[in-house]
Amino acid sequence: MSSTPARYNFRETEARWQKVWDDRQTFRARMDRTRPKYYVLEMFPYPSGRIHMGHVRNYTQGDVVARYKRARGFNVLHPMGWDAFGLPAENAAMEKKVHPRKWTYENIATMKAQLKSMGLSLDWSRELATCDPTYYRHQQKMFLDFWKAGLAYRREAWVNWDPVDNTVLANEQVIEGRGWRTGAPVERRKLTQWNLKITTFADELLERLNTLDRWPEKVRLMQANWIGRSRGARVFWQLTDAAGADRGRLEIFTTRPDTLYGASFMALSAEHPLVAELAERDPALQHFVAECRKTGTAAAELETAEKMGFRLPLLARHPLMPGKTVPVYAANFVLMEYGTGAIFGCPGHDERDHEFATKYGLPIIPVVMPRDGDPGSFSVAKAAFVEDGVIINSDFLDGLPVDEAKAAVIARLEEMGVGRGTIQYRLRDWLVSRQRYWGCPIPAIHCDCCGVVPVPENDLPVELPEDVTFDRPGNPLDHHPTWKHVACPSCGKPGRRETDTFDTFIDSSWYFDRFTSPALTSAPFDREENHYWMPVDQYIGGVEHAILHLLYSRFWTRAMREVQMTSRDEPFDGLFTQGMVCHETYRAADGSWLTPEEVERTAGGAVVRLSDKAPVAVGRSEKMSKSRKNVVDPDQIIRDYGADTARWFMLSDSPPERDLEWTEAGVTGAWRFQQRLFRIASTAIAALPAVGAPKPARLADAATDLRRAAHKAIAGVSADIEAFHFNKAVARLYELANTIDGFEAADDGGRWALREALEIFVRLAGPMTPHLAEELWQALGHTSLLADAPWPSAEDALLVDDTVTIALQVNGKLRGTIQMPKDSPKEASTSAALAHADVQKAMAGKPEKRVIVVPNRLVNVVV
RNA sequence: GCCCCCGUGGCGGAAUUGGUAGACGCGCCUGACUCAAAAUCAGGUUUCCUCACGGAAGUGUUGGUUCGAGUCCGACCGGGGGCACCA
Repeated sequence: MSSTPARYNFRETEARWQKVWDDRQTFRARMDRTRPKYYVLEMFPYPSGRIHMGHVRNYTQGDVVARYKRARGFNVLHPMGWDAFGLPAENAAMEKKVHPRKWTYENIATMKAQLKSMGLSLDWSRELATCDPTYYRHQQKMFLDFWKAGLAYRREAWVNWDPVDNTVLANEQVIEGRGWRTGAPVERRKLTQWNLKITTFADELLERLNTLDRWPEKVRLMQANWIGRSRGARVFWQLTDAAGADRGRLEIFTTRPDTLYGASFMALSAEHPLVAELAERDPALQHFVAECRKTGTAAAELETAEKMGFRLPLLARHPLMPGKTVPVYAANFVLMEYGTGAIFGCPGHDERDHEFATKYGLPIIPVVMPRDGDPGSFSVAKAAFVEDGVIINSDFLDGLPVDEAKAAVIARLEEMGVGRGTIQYRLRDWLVSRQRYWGCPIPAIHCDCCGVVPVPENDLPVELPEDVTFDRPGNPLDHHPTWKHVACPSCGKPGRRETDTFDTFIDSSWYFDRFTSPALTSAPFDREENHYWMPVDQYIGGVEHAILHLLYSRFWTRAMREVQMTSRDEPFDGLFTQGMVCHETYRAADGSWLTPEEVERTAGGAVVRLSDKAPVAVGRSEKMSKSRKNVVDPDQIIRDYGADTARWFMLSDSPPERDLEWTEAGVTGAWRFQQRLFRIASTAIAALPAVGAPKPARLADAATDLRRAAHKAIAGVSADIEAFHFNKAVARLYELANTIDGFEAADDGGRWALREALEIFVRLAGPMTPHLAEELWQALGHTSLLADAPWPSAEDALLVDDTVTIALQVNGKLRGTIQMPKDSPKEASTSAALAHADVQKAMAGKPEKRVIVVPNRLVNVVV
């Protein structure tokens, strides 16, 4: 007989178990009030065509949690769907002449098959696609409710226009002055657009971050910075013209009211209404405003852009200094979108104001001085002093520290009726109009008589027309011959449909709620089911959504609360952001990128092109991307090595939150372990006692040691999974496998302990390599599914050792170790340490000054 | 510029939160099996000195706190991320 057991046939095995789980509807979630629920969700994918390694990592992590929680007795909801609206579908329509719907659904079919081959414990019965009218009709209804509640409004404003995608973008979608998808510098355009009032919740969104203790600190910090709360004051300045005639009052915002006495000019945004008014009769000012607009918002331009001002024919009266006036400018560095679009300039204590004042020869008056500064020599002529200090040259504020001065001056301003303390947020309302076809239609109708009218609820959903063309730039909905023509629901006269569609981030702002009752037609979700399943207990996805998707979802949940759809505040109880999947990059001599399949490593370690053996430059490991061609196709890995190998590799070595380096060696290592495991188990199984055989009365020491290792693994792996330390859980499984492999079952007790250890191993490995584990579970003689088996529980008595190793130190340096019974008295370990030869040698005859004993850990002798 | 995170063997990374640094894996070295290779198995693998026993140094650099520091504190160097004319 051959001593080599059959090789593990992962292809046949993985397909077989996937079918069993499918047929038995093992992962179908049903509401069950008798059990605690657990909602595991990974960020749903955009159906771009094929899944990539980032998906594999994300969904593997989620699946470990889902399968683990399931084994621990939770009623787990683990659904999957498709973020199916978006521009790539329209680009495909233009390039490949295929309808966005067809392209999208074909991609969904491909990617679904790929996900299924991973063996994920998903409830596919809840699958949804956001481009389905049965999904977006509820979104339109919610929008109408928000509109009614004053949370949605139209406003004309300067917006970010992406010239490549031909659409406006939200503030959050502009990164360093460029469109988040296209990378094209955004342009400024004045348009009337739909907005959602996220600013209503600015304070709550900020405050409640503190309660999200299962969110990464980093994400909370990013959101807090994005919301950007500043305390300050609004201050009113009376304006006069050169002749002294009253020209109304100017309101400015400042975070430094304590420096009011250092004011030397006022600056208004070029987009400020007052500037526009003055420009009507001033061609030079018109020219200046046009120049400012041209500078754009691109970060690179802003950095180099010089401060520019235009002296307006106005003077501003200082609210606290009778008789004092300062000149008023229009300036290119003042943002209309923040505060009131106007500031007072205090060059002594603001770097920008300093630069401006220096350029235009305005006075620079110091009003804050370092605590230990010398009033005689302190100067801000060269640079603004922006740190904390004491107030000078400021009347009643003199001598006060900055903090107290702020409070004092605000109190005075309020008393005089010329200002008030306020809180200002950086957060802007969410601009949701997009001039695109492949998105959810905004359910509104424009009427010349009635203005903008909501689509009646009975007429929902407003569906996208199928017959559209993509042969010219702009919005296909706008070009459609008939779609937009519709009677005004209010007066019956001819009206026009809104042809803008929603930002697709709306689609993803509530899909997790929809998963709780995906088939319901009368409402977005059933209250009871939603209340049972929500919030998401564990959400997993990329950190790139730290602000966008996660902030919008937090807003949407609050908006739903405002219209009494839910009483919840937060959608995601726990959040985990996984790292990216990276790979080395390869470049040929001509600079072109090569895929990992196009290169090979020679025996000497050099990397050459496969086709012609030409040398290849190996670049640093970067996120897998099509543009650098450093991608590895998950399908191919699953075909060559199996889903379990791909999953195991994704979980080993790299901490889940950090970037993972995909290497061929790592994959083959993971694959070898699958084979080894199969061999270890298959070899042992024949000699094992039957399933459920009683524990023999006596066990040899070796058997007890094996049991200890197995039960410690239970405790360790459980804790590791709970803490998202999958790499450590994998390491513990390796250790247990090594222990099991080295164990010789000498008697019945040994064979019993070996069965126990193998069963524990298989159950612990189940969430990570579910197919192999299921196969071995069956091979061990079980007739029910491992997927339905409970998590093993550790016997406490086996988690502690009878003897412990104690480190012996002399003056903090390790000189030896001894074995002691656990919990030995201090005196015993002290005398054992002092008697130790190496300790005595290191003490060199000197008497001990002090002995520090850490029970069960170490003894440190100080001489 | 401001804010945040991270620097541990050849590599990915462990280290019960102040108590034996380098678990586990990859790679490499030696040996077994083989005509040979692959696969597999056994052993070794931080560096330096030593035939060995053993010793010394060692967690980016540097200073400090402590009986004891990868872990805490200060300064610096390097890498990554977020925000950026937000008054």
